[in-house]
Amino acid sequence: MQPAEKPIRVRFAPSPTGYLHVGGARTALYNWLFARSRSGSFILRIEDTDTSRSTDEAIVQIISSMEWLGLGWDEGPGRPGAYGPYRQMERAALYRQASGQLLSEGKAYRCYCTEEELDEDRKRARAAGRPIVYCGRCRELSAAGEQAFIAEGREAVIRLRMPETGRTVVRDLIHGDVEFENAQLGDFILVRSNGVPTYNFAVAVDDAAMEITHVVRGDDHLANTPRQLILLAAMGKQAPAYAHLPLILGHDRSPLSKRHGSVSVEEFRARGYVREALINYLALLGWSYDAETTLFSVDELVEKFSLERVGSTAAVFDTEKLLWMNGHYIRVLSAGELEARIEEYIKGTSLEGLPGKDGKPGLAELVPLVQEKMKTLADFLDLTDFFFLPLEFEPEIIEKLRGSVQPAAVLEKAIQVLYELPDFDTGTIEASLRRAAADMDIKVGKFLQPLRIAVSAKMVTPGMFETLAVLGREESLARLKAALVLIQ
RNA sequence: GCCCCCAUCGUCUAGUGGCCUAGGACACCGCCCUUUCAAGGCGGCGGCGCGGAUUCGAAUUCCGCUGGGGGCACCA
Repeated sequence: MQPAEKPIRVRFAPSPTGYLHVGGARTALYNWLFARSRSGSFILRIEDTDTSRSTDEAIVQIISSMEWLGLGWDEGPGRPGAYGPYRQMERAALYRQASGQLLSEGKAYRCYCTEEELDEDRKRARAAGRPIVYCGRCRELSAAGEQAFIAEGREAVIRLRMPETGRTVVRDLIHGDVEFENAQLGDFILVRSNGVPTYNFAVAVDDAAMEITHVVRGDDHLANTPRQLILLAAMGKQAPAYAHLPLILGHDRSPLSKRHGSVSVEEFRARGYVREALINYLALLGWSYDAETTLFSVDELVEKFSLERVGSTAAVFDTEKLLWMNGHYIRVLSAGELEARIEEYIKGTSLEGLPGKDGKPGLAELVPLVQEKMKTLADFLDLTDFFFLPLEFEPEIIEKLRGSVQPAAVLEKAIQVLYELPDFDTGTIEASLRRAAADMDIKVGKFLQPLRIAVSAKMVTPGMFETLAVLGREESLARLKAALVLIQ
């Protein structure tokens, strides 16, 4: 038997420069799923070494989106662990110690090149068709030379001394072995002149220090990986396993961005998407279980997810499919749960606080009428606002009303019939209205349409019989009479 | 410019040399159901980027091309 394997530790490491993007959410989800399915730990690490773009608001946003999605972390902000702190800017001592060691061992060196010099180098390299990497001018600086630069007032960055020959292979769980020419990599910067570590350095130090076993991240980092591998080796650390996920694209196959519409988790939430749909959809964007299954609960995902079945092709984000899936999850929510989601959702909208107030119908009455028609929580507003808000008849809708089959006669008939009903429940209403339509020799659909418009000022509503019942006799009759006046 | 990744219906994908007459899902179209709209049921349309090679046999392997994407920052 093999010795017991080290417990799995994965991390999601966003840089707090904006909202949580669906691409980031998918990366977080895959990490989370992997950790959960292998009883490992999921760590949230904030990579805020870009001090000019990182903000606290972004951290709050990212955390809120992750919590909403249900992607809880075992260690990270608000959940202290043995490997903290979990914000890179709070780990400065660690990086300083690591760079100091590299420097003293001669594995890294100070570079005093100016931006102009570097720009010049790059231009020349490009013109000559050579790879654009640091030329190594400061590699073997003498102590005297260094003093001269310092006297000039130049500030130094710290660069890693990279091998000039050989190849480095990244053993990627998704892409297989990917080889890189070391000479193409260049002596990259570990520490900026202001003392703040760069991404590649901080990542390598932290992945090692936090004992990360698997790095699951976006494809855009694949080309960085050989640098991190060499750096890790220089520090005498063991490298984690890597899995690079293909990117998510927009409809035009360019990387998904704001101009493709909603891209942040927060926006989808605001537009009435439910977490179940977003999770399921994102899980399937790049991963599949078999040839048949499309619907997965979170528990099923945890049970069935594996990195082996993650594909290597970039995927186009399809809002239509997400919308369908959202409708599906809204339909399968229990009525009580959907009420809770709607209650939460309508806060801040025109319907806030209205259901159940002043004799108005409550969510419990309304949900059964609209559940199967809703594709997003936002649809609830369109579907039910006429129960609460004053009717506004657009000129076109009045025309529709006038243009329906014998509108005045139908309205009068309905008023009379509904007025005389012994009970005002759905069944009784349906029976009487169907009889009335038959009496007038009008098809039920045609008969109901003027009532629908009269009562809602809309062409599309929940079922008419249920709607009238929920509205109540008094309100229904008042609206029918008002409509009668309107068309005369 | 140099390095790397990717390539099956419009989209997400199944497929690892014969089970493929290429399967499923969304979208689309038609029919059914029907009280409007949805939902649901049934059916349909639709794809292996191109060219070579290997093989008795290739969506599946190899090479080239083309196309898309990423990296080459004191961004992550």
